[in-house]
Amino acid sequence: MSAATASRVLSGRGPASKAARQRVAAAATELHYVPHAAARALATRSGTRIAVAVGGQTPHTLNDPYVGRVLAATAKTAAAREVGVSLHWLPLHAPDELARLAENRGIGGVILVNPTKPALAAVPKSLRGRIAAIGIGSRDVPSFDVDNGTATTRVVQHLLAGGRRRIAMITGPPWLPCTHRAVTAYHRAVDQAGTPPRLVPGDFTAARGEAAATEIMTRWPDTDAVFALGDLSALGALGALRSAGVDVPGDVAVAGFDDIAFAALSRPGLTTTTNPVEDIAARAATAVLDRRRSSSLTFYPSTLVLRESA
Amino acid sequence: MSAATASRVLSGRGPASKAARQRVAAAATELHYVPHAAARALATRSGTRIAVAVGGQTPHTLNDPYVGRVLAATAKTAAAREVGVSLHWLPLHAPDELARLAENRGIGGVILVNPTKPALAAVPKSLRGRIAAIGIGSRDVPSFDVDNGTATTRVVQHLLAGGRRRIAMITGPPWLPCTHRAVTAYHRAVDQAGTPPRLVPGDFTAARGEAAATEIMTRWPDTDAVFALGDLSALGALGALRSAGVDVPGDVAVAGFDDIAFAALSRPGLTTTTNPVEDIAARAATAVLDRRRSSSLTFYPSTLVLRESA
DNA sequence: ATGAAAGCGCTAACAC
DNA sequence: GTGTTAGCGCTTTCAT
Repeated sequence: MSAATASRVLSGRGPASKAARQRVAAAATELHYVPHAAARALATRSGTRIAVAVGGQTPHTLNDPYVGRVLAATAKTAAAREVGVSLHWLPLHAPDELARLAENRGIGGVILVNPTKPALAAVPKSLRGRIAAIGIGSRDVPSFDVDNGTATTRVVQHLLAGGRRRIAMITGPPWLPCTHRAVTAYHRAVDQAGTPPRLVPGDFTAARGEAAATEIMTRWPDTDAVFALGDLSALGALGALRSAGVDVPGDVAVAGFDDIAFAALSRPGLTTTTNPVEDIAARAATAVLDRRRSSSLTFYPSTLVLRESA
Repeated sequence: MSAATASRVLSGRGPASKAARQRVAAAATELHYVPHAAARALATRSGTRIAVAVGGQTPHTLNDPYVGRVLAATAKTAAAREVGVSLHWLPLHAPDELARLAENRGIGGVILVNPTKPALAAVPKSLRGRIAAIGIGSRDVPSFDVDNGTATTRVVQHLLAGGRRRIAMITGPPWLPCTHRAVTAYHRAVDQAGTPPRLVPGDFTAARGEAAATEIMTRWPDTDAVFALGDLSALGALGALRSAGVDVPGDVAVAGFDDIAFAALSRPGLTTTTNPVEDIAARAATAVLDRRRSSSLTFYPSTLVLRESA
C-alpha cells in the first residue's frame, strides 16, 4: 500500500476503496498513528495554529476573564485536530495587525473577538474561508454571537413586570458594535412601555459600573432599576448603590449580563442572563478549522437567571 | 548567499561571519521575513505547539478561570516564538495521557498545571528538558509556583494581630500537593501562637466553601476567623456566614487566596493574597520554549491585600 | 566560514 | 482506485 493511499484515507479526501479504508484504519489504530501536524501543514500550507485576535483599546484587554473562556474553549476544540492556538491583541485603530496575521504562514485561521466595523473592513481577502467572528460579522466573516438583543428585551420586560418604571442602562463600550443591538432592544422595550430611556456608557469593568451607577442616581434620582451589559459592571453598580445607602432590590433593582461565577456569590445574588461563550467559541473554531465558506450569522440564545437583585 | 548560511544566522546556531550576519539581518527586515514554523518544526522535529496539561478529577477542571489565566499568559508568550498552545485534561489517576503527549510529535513541550506526585513520576524521559510545572516539580521537572507557604503565614499572622484566636482553615483539594505547603505553614503559625488548629478540606469551589463554613461553625461555634485557600471558597464561606446571621468581620474574619477580580467587589471586600499567575505562566513557558535543562524550583512572592473582611 | 545536497513526513498532480 | 513523483521551507551533515 502506498503512502498516497494512506494519506487519502486518513485525510478523507480523494477516492479510496472499502478494503483500503479498512486496512489503513486497522494499521493506524494498531500503531497508535498520530499524523504529524507540521508535515501536513507544510505540504498543504494550511498553518499549524489558529489565532485568537481580540479587539480592544489596550493590550490589557487580553487579561479579561472573558478572553480566557474563549481561549480555553478554542484550545480544547483545536487540540482535537492537532492544531494550536495563539493570542493576539487587535488595536482598535491599527487593523493592519490583521494583515500580518494573514501573511504569517503558521496561522491557519483567525477568530476575531469583539471586532469593529473597520477591523472587518480590513480583513484581507486571503483570510476568506478561514476566519470567523465572535461579535459582528460581514460578508466575508461568519458571525457567532450571543443574542443579546432578545436577552435585553427579556431583562427589561422582567423589570417592568416587577413594577419598575424608570429603568436605566449601563451599556458596553461605545466602540463595540454588539453593544448597539442591546441598546436598540432596550430603547424599543422602554418605548413600548412608555417609560423614559436613560443611557450611560460603560466599558464592562467594575470600576466603570460604580461610576456609572453614581452618575445615574445623580442625574435621575428616581431611577428604580439598573441594567448593565456585563456582570462586572452590574456588580460594580450594585456595590456603589449599597455604599450610597440605596436598598437593592428594594429601592433599585439591578440586573447584569453574562452570568459569571460571582453573580451567584454576590449578596444579593445578581439577576442576569447567560452567555454560552464556550459553546460559541467551539462553533467558531470548528467553522475556521473546517474552512467553511458560509457567510452565516448565528445567534446563540441567552437565558434569564433570576436571583435576588431584580 | 546560500540558504544554509541564512538558516545559521537566523537560528543563531553554527558559525557565521559579521558580514553574513548583517546581510541576512538586512534582508530579513526588508522582506518582512517570518520563518515558517511548520517547516522548521518538521526539520528539527521540535513540535509546533506547547501543551498545557491540567490535573484534575473531572474535565470540568478546564473551565476554571485559573486555567484561563494560565492559558492566556502561555499563549501570549508562545505566540512571540511562532508557537501555538493546546489544552489538555490530565486525569488524576490516568497519567498515561502524559505518554500520549510525549509521543505526539506536534507537541514541543508541556506545561503541567497542578500535577500530582504520580503524574510527575509518570513523566516520560523523552519529555526531559521540555517540560515545566506550575505546582510541585521533581528532579526532571522544574517547578514554578506561588509561595503559598509564606503567604499563609502572613495571613495567619495578620489574623492573630487583629486579635483572632480560633482560626479555621479551608484547604485546597487534598490530592493537590501545593495544598500541603499551605497547611504546614498554617499549622506552624497557629502552633506558635498557641491557638488550636481547625482544618476542613476544600476544593477551590464556592459551593464547597459554603458547606465548609457551615461545617466549621457547627463543629467549632466559637471560631473567630476563616482562611480559605482560594477566593472562590472564601467568598462562598463569606456568603454562608452572612446567611447564618454571622457578622463579617465583626464576629468572624474571612480571608482568601488568589485576589481574583471579585474579591474587590464583594461586600465586605475580601482580604486575600495575590497570585502572580500570568508572570509564573510566562516564565514556565519560556523555560519550556528555551529547552532549559535546569531542575529548578522557583517560588513567586504573594502579597497580602487588605480589605474589609479581615 | 560557506555552499551543496539530503531529508524531516506529509499531500497533490499526474499517470496508470 | 492506486502508485509514482515531486515538492512544501527549513535544518543539518559533509565537503570545500
